[in-house]
Amino acid sequence: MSELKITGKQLRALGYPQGLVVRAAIDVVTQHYADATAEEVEMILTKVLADPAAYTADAVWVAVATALLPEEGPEKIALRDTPVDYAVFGAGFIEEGAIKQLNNAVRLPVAVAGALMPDAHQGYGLPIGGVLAAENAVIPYGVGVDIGCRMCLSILDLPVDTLVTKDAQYQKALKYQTKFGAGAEWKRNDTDAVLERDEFKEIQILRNLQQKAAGQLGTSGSGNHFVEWGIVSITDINNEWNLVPGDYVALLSHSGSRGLGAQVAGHYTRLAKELCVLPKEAQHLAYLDLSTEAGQEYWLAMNLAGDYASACHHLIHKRLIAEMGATLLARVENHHNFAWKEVHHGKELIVHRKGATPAGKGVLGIIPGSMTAPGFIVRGKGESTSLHSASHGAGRQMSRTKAIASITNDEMRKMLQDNGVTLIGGGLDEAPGAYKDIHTVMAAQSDLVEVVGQFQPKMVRMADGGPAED
DNA sequence: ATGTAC
Repeated sequence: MSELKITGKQLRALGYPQGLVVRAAIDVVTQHYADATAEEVEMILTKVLADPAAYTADAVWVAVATALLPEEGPEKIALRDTPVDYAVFGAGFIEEGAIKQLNNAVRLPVAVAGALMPDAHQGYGLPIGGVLAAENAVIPYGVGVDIGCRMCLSILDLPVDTLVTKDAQYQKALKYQTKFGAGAEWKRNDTDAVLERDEFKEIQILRNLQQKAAGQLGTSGSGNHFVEWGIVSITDINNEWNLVPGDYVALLSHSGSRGLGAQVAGHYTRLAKELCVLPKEAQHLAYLDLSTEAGQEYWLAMNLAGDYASACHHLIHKRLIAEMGATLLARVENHHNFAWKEVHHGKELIVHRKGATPAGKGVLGIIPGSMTAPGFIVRGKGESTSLHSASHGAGRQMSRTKAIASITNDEMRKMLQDNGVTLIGGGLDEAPGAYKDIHTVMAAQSDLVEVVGQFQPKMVRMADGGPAED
């Protein structure tokens, strides 16, 4: 990307106040003044600051001008006194903070319905494990930072005993056909139709991101993302693929839209906060009206990031499956950080699932456990009180910092050994003990999903917490 | 979650 034309310090030297306007101005300059000289940039910034009212109808400068005119800017939007009632699954073990966050969310004027999943924990804006249906509005932080973060499972024709007899080959595939770490990019030239999409040309924020997206195609990132080999046990004789119930080698991946989605999320969250001023306790739930240009843009960019996340998984699976010389028997895939247009209560609504698995009737999904606990292939029951949703995993019971402070390396090693799991990379913050018991979580959502099969991890690859690996 | 952009 082009170098930064303007810094916060320079903006303050020009007389810009502190706050959201600084970031908005940096965004505009980066996106629209890439070829301008420093003098030209300084001149336009000075003009906008001197007379922001003259720029509130300017497509490029509207966010900056609006932020400079607090009195003329959008009025503070009040939360409703009467919240929408919502269902909580697993109420006995969900932390207070998550419930408080959803209590705020269902008081938004655009809120129509909500639900809290049994893996819920406190997040930013909407809790992780939170579901919120809104009318004609989308909340960038209701989707989350990692837009389109998803699970993808491939069931293969390889004999299960090869996980032992060809252990080295499986491990080698994980090491050389995946790429982990913040900012990690491949030096190879894989491509995908998603990189040719018109949105990369038509939406300003995306223009500078196409190249980054191309480099990061087929990478996994960091945090709780993983790629793992394991054994799928199909238990449902009426499974969708006519697979004989029993054990199969399978590949499971968890990752999202990388830098592309992160930049989109950051940009539209800032824009939403400027256009939709809410009381402090709900400020991160700022929403974009889907009838506006900003709302439409976010919707398109979010969908592009979702398709990109899917393409990343497909490339990872294609490479690993080819390396093992396997044939694909079945695949399950689902987003769990996203917003969908769905009809509930006879009305088209925007359903935000931030760490929640779509579970409409007959809809398949994957709910992972931990690196040692099983994950589940599930089929939605279409329960209306959960807004056709289920948990997206076991959910954390310890923050990253708490896990690092209270779990020892020896404990984690023993846990992996006892469960016959090989870990490549990874850290204490992702230790199995940092997560809730998946069986408790599954029991709390038996009305939401039925189990088609389960997945037991055997070889797990994660980021090791350090810089990007080669 | 993200190459950490005041």
